[in-house]
Amino acid sequence: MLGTPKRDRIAERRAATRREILDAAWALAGEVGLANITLRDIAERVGMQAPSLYSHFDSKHAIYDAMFGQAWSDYETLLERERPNLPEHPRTAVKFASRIFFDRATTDLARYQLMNQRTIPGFEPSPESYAPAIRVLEGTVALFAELGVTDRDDFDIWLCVIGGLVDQQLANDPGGDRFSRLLDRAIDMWADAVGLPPEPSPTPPTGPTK
Amino acid sequence: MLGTPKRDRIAERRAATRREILDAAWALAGEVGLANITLRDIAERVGMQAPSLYSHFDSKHAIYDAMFGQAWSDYETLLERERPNLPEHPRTAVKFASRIFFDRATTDLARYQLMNQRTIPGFEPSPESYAPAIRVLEGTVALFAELGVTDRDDFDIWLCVIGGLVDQQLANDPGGDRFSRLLDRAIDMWADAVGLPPEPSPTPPTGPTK
DNA sequence: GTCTATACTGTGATAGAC
DNA sequence: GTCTATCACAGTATAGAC
Repeated sequence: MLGTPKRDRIAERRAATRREILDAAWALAGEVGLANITLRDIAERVGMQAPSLYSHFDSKHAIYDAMFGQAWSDYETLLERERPNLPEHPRTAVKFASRIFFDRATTDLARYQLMNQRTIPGFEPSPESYAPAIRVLEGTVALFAELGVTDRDDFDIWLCVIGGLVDQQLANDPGGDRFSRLLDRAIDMWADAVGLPPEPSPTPPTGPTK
Repeated sequence: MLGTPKRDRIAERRAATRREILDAAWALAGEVGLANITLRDIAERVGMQAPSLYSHFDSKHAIYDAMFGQAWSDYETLLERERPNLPEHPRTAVKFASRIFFDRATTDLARYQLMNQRTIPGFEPSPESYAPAIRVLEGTVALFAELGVTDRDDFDIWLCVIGGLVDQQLANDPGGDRFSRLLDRAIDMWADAVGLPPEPSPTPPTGPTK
């Protein structure tokens, strides 16, 4: 019980430096693009020489790996925080979850590229960093099951639809809403197919009956 | 009219060398990955020194650019050749076109990454190389209009669905069929939503009525 | 015009002194 | 832990032989 406090301070300092490095990497990625960050630039931003980074990370890919894990952990936290706001109606709930994913994905290109695309040439996340991604996935599968979507194929198709919309939005209309405004429509399309009941319409948009 | 033959031979030789370089680049990309090809490796394969490539291409990105244009041109040719085989029924025709795109995309990862993903850090296709891609897109829009899908939003959603399926297939089950087998189902889902009439069922898969 | 030889700059990574 | 020095390799620019 004596001496551990000192150990903790060292560990804390070390963890703080790691976070500093990661913050610098994220900031840099936002400015020059995820693939264009260099160890020298990261080091300069935290006031170190480039090789000193190797005291904290084994390689550049290890930095990407930590960023990957961090991004998915953050997303996991976001989902937990939003969970109480989940609408009761299954279809509305799916739209809610879809919108959270879509908006977060299209907000930060670098983050999305790291989390969901294979845009860094040799990078593959480690099992530890991949863990939160898997937890989010399985958690979403479980959520959908509660909402009445029990077929894994249906879930996979939902994933494809959302992913496709995000990709197109980022690739062909970054910062715009050309595909964002198609999200609800696409979800309705999917929800109809998998048999989710229609939403109660509090205020029909135009015309009482079509 | 005199002297032009010689000119042509020179141009032919030059075009042939360019093709040789591109072929080597494609072969290399298939082996080591699209992003990992090097000018030195390409040059070695065609029997040149690396800087000699600059007699034929302005930069490495220019090689990627030519490959991009070539890939989309080839796809355009493929579509023209398959056009006579297009089924008459609109829904079947959409499935046919979707299958062509999906299969071709998932056949060659490097080609798909270059054509449809932004996997090369600084690369952006030139207008000339982009032209065939646009022609294919507009041609498909026109085709869908003939099939009865006139709403551009509906077309965009179709694009997202197909793209999403391809991405997931390549990312999570390369070489497998986990998402390939969902293609028809996803298309039916979409076709139902946009009002395409159901296919005439020549042989119901299981059970006369459900 | 085409290719070779050489060299420059920037990259991730390593070795060893302090 | 952080530094300095250095390496191997990348893309690429230039000069000059043919």
